[in-house]
Amino acid sequence: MSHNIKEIALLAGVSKSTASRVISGKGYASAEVRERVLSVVERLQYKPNAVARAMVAKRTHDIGVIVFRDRQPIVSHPLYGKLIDAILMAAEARGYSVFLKTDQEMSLRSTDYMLERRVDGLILISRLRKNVIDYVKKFNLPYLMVNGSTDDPDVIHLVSNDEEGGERAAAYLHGRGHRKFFVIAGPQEHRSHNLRLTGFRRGLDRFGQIEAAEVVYSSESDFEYGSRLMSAHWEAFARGGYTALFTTNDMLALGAMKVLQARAVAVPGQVAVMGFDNVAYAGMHTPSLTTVRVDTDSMGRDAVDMLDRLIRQEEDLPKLIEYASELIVREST
Amino acid sequence: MSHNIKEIALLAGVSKSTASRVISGKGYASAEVRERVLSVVERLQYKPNAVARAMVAKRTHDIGVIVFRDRQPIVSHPLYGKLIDAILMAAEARGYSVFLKTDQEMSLRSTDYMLERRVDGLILISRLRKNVIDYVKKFNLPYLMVNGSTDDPDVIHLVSNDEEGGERAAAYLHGRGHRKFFVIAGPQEHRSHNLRLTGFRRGLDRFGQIEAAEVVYSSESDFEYGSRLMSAHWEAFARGGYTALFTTNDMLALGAMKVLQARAVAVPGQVAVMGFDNVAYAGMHTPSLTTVRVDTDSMGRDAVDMLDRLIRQEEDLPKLIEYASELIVREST
DNA sequence: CTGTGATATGGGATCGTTCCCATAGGTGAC
DNA sequence: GTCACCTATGGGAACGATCCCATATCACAG
Repeated sequence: MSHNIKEIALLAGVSKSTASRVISGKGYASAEVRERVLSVVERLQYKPNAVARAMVAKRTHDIGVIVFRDRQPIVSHPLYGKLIDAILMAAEARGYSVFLKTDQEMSLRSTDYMLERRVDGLILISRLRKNVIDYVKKFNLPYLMVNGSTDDPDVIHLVSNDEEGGERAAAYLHGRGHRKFFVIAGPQEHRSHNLRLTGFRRGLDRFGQIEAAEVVYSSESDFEYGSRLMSAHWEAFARGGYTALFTTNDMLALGAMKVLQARAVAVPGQVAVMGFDNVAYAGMHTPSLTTVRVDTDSMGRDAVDMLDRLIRQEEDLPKLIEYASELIVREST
Repeated sequence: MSHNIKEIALLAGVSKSTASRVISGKGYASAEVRERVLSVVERLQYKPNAVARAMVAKRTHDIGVIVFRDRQPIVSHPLYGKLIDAILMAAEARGYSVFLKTDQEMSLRSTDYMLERRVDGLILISRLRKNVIDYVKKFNLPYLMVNGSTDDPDVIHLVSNDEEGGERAAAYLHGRGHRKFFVIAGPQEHRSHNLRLTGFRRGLDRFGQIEAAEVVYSSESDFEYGSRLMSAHWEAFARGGYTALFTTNDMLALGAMKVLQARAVAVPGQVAVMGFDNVAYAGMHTPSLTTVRVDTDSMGRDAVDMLDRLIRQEEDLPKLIEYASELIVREST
């Protein structure tokens, strides 16, 4: 079926040591021998077996990416999809391949899987309980967290500055003259949603407007629930004289807007709407959505970069990288 | 660092053959020995080395997925992202892991990569030239194509019935009373875009309306180009009295709609808009987009299923699987 | 003419598994 | 009592590479 280095060596009339030296490009080999070996390689279309290489090198050049949420389509997730893309491209650039798994935070199945595959390192994405980290720590495996929450000071983690972003959103809307805010907040056990709300409130507080926000909570943070919550609280919303709607992510905003448009509420005419994340679709919607950008490109790139340095045993890596939030003003406000 | 089976065997007081038999679960082992081995496994948190296993089994349980387009974010692609998700979930269910690469159709880099990794099989997605297939054929590696085009009868391929879908779109719009159609068509070297347009025309022809469609062509098929083409042909569009816009995919439709809405053209009031693919955003847009569904879930599932059967050397597999198109009527028409 | 160091090559151990084969005890049939 | 067969275990080759070490030739210095 597939050739091996012994065959190549035989046909080139050299030992497999010599063939190996030519093919891997390290060690001595005379020009004549080199040429002979390479011509056999070319003729037989020999592809060195990466599995065997990984075996002896004790290095797979693979990294594992685990996204902790219920096992679901993950690539299509509007935010994590962007992040995964960034990780994929950065990994490719550094010579790593990626194993992608989704897992529930209580399960350690995918972690075990990554350990068996002997990945060189692990990127853990999204909320996860302490049990996962404790588990990973037991194995001598480089890892870091992206967009998760932990109070463990040992853990390297990369996060967006959600609190600052929430505050910035409040300041912006207040600056546009809004004084009554309706807020749809995603699950509060989720670090991002929690901090965005906290930040938003703190922003209002700064203007003495802490009373001005009415908050409703959603157990999920997708389009569907955005619509559902807006519908459920429609009466209160319509009576309350709110001029601005803030949600803790874009998909909630988009879902809520769908309801507003169905009820003929003009956006931004009657109500300004603002989300968070800057998912791709936010800019395509009509009206396009004002939001706070999460820099998934940098997060993905840096995650791979940091992990690579961790794998190469570099010292003195920062424990925490935080990404500044950036306001993206569009048509919806 | 990480334990191996020899250590386990030593601590359990058995040979590594016996340890192997217990751990892999095949072959004889007395209850007493089994328990002793497993308790050591548990205590040391031993994880069998999948690399070594793959080495001896000559089976990696990996499949390679190559998407042929310019190296770009691929996961975020509205259609391919869905397809990849489906593949990922089906692969997981069948015990395969996935290596994901994007590549240009002329390059064979990622194919070589997959060969070196000794993947068990290959899924090739999107348009690709004959050189890729000829290359893959040379190696004794199971493979199939999804959503690509080929006249090679040997190649197993899974495609959506784009021509039928285009025809169905025409019939539907004609049935709604439309008689003047503006069409934005994506790149015609792309099988899907080409067949959708062909089908649409044939549909109109069936009603003697072949003259009723004005077609403009786009070199790209994303939101950006949808907007760009609509703007560029605005004069012609506004003067032409078109009552329906058909595009060969959803993103083009969404982009074009953005321009229509900016110019205060009521959708569907003045102009009905129809796309193709049924991407996630299509249902979220206001107005939500009427479209033709491409069943990426089934395609992804079947692709992995077929590849698995190919890998297991099953005989008499169908060479072609075609997915019926389904009209999804929403607000935009 | 001996010593040193660079160039060039091959032999064989090694990585961590699986699996074939040898061995051996126990049991039941004839 | 011998044969067959099942259960149970261990020894060692094999998978396909890398790499350490030994060996050999050659050039050049002293």
